[in-house]
Amino acid sequence: MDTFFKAIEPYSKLSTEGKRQLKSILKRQERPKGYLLVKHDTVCNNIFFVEKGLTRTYYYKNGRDVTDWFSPENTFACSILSYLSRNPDRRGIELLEDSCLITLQYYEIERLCLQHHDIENFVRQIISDGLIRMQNRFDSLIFETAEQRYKNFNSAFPFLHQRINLGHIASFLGITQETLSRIRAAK
Amino acid sequence: MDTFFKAIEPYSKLSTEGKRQLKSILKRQERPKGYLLVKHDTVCNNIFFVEKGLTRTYYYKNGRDVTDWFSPENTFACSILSYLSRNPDRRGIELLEDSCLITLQYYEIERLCLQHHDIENFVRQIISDGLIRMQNRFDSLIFETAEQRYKNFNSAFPFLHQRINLGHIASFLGITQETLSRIRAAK
DNA sequence: CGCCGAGTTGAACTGAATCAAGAAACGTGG
DNA sequence: CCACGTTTCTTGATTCAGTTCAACTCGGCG
Repeated sequence: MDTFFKAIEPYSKLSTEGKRQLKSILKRQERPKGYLLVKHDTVCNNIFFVEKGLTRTYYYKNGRDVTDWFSPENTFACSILSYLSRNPDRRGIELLEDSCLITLQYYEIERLCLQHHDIENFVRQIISDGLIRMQNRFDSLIFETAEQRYKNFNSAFPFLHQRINLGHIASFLGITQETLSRIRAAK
Repeated sequence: MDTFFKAIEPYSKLSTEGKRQLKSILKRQERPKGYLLVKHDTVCNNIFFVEKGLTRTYYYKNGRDVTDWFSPENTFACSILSYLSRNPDRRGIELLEDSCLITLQYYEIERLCLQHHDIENFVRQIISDGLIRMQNRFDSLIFETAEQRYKNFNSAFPFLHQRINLGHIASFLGITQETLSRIRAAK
């Protein structure tokens, strides 16, 4: 649990009571590689903090498996559109490695938000941060070439490319595996 | 002001006191067509509610003017990345028509959030909604063709295309003006 | 030793951008 | 109300980045 509380520290200074309350709703689970955390086209009721391991968020586009996001240790995984809108989303989440996860459940979080102003603030900060990331990601899609995005990906997550196969990275970048292979070869 | 409070009603039921507090920080302004609401590469300190008129959020990409978003009556305009992150962003906002705007100032909003739990909750809902929109927009960029996006744009904002010239709409859709002209001609 | 998944390389194809005119719409002043 | 210039929109020809399809290489591993 410590890694979790350390990871969220930057967002908001929770009171001791707030921390205690938050801690009380956390659940931890260990799951093997290949485990399906969230099934596509269902409502995502949890935010997952990855304590150890690696998740892949993906969807199907024209019958093909496309990667939407990777979440390695110390980051969050969630089908955020579904989580917030309470509607099913096409995104599913699977484990690329044996992983250890901490789960935050939607209704528990909402309950705590109503009861504790400092938790409401904390969650607002998390959502704001999510919006900032989303906008940055949108911008990277618009302003950067696939090559730049590949570099950014490598500097944001050094060594991660060694744990993920090329096809998944390519679809995450929005290009074909062949094109990524050529980008790599070109330098 | 009434249109504003009507527009925000779906987000959260503010208390009478919350409404009063919120009302106290609102500012209204009328500005002519062409007026620059937010200068590019500066920090955006306000969220604007468009009571009347039309704004265009834009940026420069490889020396070209590209439209990021339009905000007609009863919607919000903001350089949200800058507003939330407190950093300058490339986006500027201008008026495409004479407009009447209601301004929500960052520091005032933050102050009210700290003081009133129900306003904090309201703002969280607004941000959550923004994240949902952002994700949907991201998805439309990935899953839809320019033609579908043009149709969606027209059904989301009927008649708006009559108030905006083709080049602005095309760059908003992520294609050239020539291509949009051909899409139109094809049906 | 041969199979299998992952990655690379090659050649043809394609959708959209670019470049370049031309047509239509608009508005301002005479 | 018309003439003229400017802006906006359309149409055509060419080019190019990236996809598609297909074959090939490489490194495990039963």
